[in-house]
Amino acid sequence: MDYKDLANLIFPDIKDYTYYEEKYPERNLPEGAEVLRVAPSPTGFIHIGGLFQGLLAKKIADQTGGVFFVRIEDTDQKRKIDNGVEEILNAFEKYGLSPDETVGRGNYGPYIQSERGDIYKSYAKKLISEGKAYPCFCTPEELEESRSNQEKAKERTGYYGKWAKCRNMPIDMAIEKIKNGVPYVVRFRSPGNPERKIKHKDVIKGSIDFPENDLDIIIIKSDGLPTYHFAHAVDDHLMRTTLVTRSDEWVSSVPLHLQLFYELGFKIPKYGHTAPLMKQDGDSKRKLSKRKDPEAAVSYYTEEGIPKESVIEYMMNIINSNFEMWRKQNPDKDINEFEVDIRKMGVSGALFDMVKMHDVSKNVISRFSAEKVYEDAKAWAEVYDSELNEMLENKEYSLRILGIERGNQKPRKDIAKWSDLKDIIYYMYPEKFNKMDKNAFEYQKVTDKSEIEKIVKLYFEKYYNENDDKETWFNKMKDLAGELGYAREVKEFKANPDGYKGHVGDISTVIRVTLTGKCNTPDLYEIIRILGKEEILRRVK
RNA sequence: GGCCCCUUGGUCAAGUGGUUAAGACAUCGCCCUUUCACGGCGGAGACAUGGGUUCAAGUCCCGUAGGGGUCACCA
Repeated sequence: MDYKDLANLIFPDIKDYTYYEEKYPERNLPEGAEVLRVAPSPTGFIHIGGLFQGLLAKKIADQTGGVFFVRIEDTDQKRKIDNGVEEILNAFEKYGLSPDETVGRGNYGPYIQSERGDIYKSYAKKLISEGKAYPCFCTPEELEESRSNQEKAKERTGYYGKWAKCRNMPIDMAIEKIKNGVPYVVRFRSPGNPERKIKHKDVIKGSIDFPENDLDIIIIKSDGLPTYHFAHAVDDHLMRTTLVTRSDEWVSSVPLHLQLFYELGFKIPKYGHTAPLMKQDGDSKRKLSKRKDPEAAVSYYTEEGIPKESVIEYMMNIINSNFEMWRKQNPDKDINEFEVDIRKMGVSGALFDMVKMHDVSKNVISRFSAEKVYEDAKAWAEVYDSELNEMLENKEYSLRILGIERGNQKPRKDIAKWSDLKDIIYYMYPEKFNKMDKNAFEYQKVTDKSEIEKIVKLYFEKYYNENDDKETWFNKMKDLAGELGYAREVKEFKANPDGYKGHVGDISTVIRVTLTGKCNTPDLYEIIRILGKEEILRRVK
């Protein structure tokens, strides 16, 4: 009895690995092209970090003329949920990160790990027949016991060396146990020695030194599915990944992965480990947590109504901080024209800054056309805000509102997310204005009730004319100010503050607040035009 | 605890031995302005710490402190 017999017993009727090597040949790509992937798990929770990884991978693939694909890692059957795969794929599509290959398209599939069982078995069989892997019959209880013994003896924990009980089990005994139906897993027989150091060059982190791996990790679980480590090696080899980008929680497994690739006879890909997205928590930072932080979920941005363009734009800032400069110089260029340099990525975790996200979003939205603002806000409101949705029912009218001070050199930057919009445009809708509490209006400087009445009355009796152009309109505002003892120009007032009751700005604020209930609004002239004479007069009654 | 990594203003960050140590967000002041934004100008604010190496250290080396990651039949 030898390793071959053992391999055949464990994996009968499994194709030889050479079959897969031929089926998934090296990709025929131009020099310098990189093949990248993102490999999420369908747990029902889509982490913002997954999107971040996707953006990075797609950018590098696109700009090198390579391939970006999405592989579903669902070997943990316990955490898997029903629509998980669709949700992930939809999220990538929605954010413009459409993969070149994934479930349903591409020649290197299947792209779902649970459908690749035979492939993993084929390579596991290869390892067993070469004596590089072996069945392990240890029970969880035995492993636990071994672990506590290690702790007592102050030795490194794990399945290695003398602690690896099944590592040197005679083949005949193993065969016997299997034939008797004793449950087992398949372990990798690590040739490593931690006394030896290896030097690894990470594309993002630079040189890292670690001891060689000597852990006999499980490669095939008792349910027959591979563990992450083994699936990673087999899949990224067969899918011909050239650059493995992933979150840096994986760096500590690099020695293992390198060893696995080597022992399997695979060409080793490049690795780039990205710093995780962090969150300020009291005095310290920690990883964005899906349990504690709502903003860790992609769905949060959808619900808040932060446009997908804003999220992508913000994440580009984190990927390469010089993106910001580039954007300033090229406000209208497509994001694809920006060249990402993976080596410039930060090596330590960046705080995910919602304030900055909002700022980025304000800029992004300020570049949208009124039509685009309308469409996006409407789509959001249909799902999340029925009142806003109702307000936006009248498209033509809404478009006029959203078009105020938009499209010019210095567009307004007041909307960060669609959930802000209702408050910003509320007063423009007559039936909503009616609901506002007039007594709660804050008039800033001029607060005397009779003075306010006097200003409003005089304005509408003597000056207001709906056909005035903007210049005439504003000149009349100055006339009004003058007539009531306010300075016609702010400068005049500042030069002689005691000579006037106030200035034209104070007057126009009174009109503004009376008509809108707010002192911070866009251009008053535009507002008056849009509201129309009838509505305006109704409001001052 | 072992192993690995990291540390420049409140935050994100330029920086590859010689810089008055960029820029952005936030903050403050001024200007522009009929309000609020926008925009412009300016202010305050940083190389964790101790030793070395060097003519010269944010940058290289060592120690210390702090932070993060990882040590599963989860990925």
